[in-house]
Amino acid sequence: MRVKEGTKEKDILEAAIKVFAQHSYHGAKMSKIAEIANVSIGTLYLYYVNKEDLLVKVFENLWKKLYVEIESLAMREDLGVTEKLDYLIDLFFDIFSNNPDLATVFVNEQHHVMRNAEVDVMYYHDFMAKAELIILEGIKDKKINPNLNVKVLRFFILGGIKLLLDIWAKEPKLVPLSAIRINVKTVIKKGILN
Amino acid sequence: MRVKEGTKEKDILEAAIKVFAQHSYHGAKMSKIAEIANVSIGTLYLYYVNKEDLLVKVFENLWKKLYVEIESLAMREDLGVTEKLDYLIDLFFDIFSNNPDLATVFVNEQHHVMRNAEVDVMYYHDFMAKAELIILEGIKDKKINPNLNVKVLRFFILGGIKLLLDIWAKEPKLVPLSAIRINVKTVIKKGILN
DNA sequence: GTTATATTTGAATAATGATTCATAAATTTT
DNA sequence: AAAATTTATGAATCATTATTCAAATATAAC
Repeated sequence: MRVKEGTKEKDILEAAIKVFAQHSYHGAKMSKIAEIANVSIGTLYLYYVNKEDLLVKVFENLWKKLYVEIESLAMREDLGVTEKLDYLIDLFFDIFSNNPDLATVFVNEQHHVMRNAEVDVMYYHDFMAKAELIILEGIKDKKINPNLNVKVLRFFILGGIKLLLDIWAKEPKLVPLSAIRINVKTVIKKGILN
Repeated sequence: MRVKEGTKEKDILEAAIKVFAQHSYHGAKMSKIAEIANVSIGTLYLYYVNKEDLLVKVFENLWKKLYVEIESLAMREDLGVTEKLDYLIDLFFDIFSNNPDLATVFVNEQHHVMRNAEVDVMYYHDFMAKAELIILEGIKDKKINPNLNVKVLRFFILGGIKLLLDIWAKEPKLVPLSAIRINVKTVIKKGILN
């Protein structure tokens, strides 16, 4: 039996990320994605049911990766809350550090996915729940200011990181990601830790 | 001479904000905006050159208002940096507090405007410049940690506030804006002030 | 109340681009 | 090497909506 050439599915998704990043979801043409992926338009539809599906798959992969990482992080008993927060921030910077296009899509298209897709935002919610747990643990251990609202905190941090990733992805040379990372850690630790 | 009925231009823009918020820019139909504004489709084009123009006008109004406010804030010599930061945060929360739809549009469509519009993002840049000045003033006065990068800081804070506004606008009852505001102030002040 | 002018209407137009599917090409089986 | 099966192609289809503009309506001027 003939076997589909191994890399087409991946090629298409990578092309989609590139085109979504450059033109945003609605400006992205399926013909352009096909061109970048070096396949015909019809082939896109052999691997993905439609344009929306392409975007959804990008987010599914991403949140799943993030969730797997945070899960093993949350479990580690050798780390204190301070270290866990540290690694949590690293998680985001690491996953995007060699893929600015992915960062752009992540920042600018999530609201589209959340609005329209019926599908798996499961990992997203699971990730958020774990993040909350880490913060709650910190409050219980009296390491984090207990007057801070956990939900507010997690969204504030995520929002700050997202916008910084977006700025960085547009012009990676302007401010190096390493500088951003250090500043973020400083503000967060001084801001929320006792 | 017949005079255009006074409120149509405003009615249309308010309807646009509502529809952009609910369906996002690309999902927003001109026919729906016309319906909400109680005018015909043709009338939209008497007051605005096209759909994009509607979105651009929303942002022009908004950033202009914000700029005017921050300008007079920056000038005040009776306030220290701590108070200025305080009022700066209030600025955002006040302007959106009775208009969640505007908050949604602000958060989710800015990247579309920045990407496509040739027009006045002038006030946006001016606003940012003023915000930077306030932070720099704080560093000079030894009130703000001088190791923090000014650009990183301003984007982090803006990003955090934006995501919180978005969450709040989706479900205003979930976390009251007043709680969000207090938490944000706490984190920022403890995080960046000496 | 008739004419002139400004404003409003919404059906018709026109452009765009996602998706389909009949056909072709590649690979495997016999 | 012919048949069978799977994978790939891209021109043609189809649906969607922003935008236009000839006609209608409202107001003002006389």
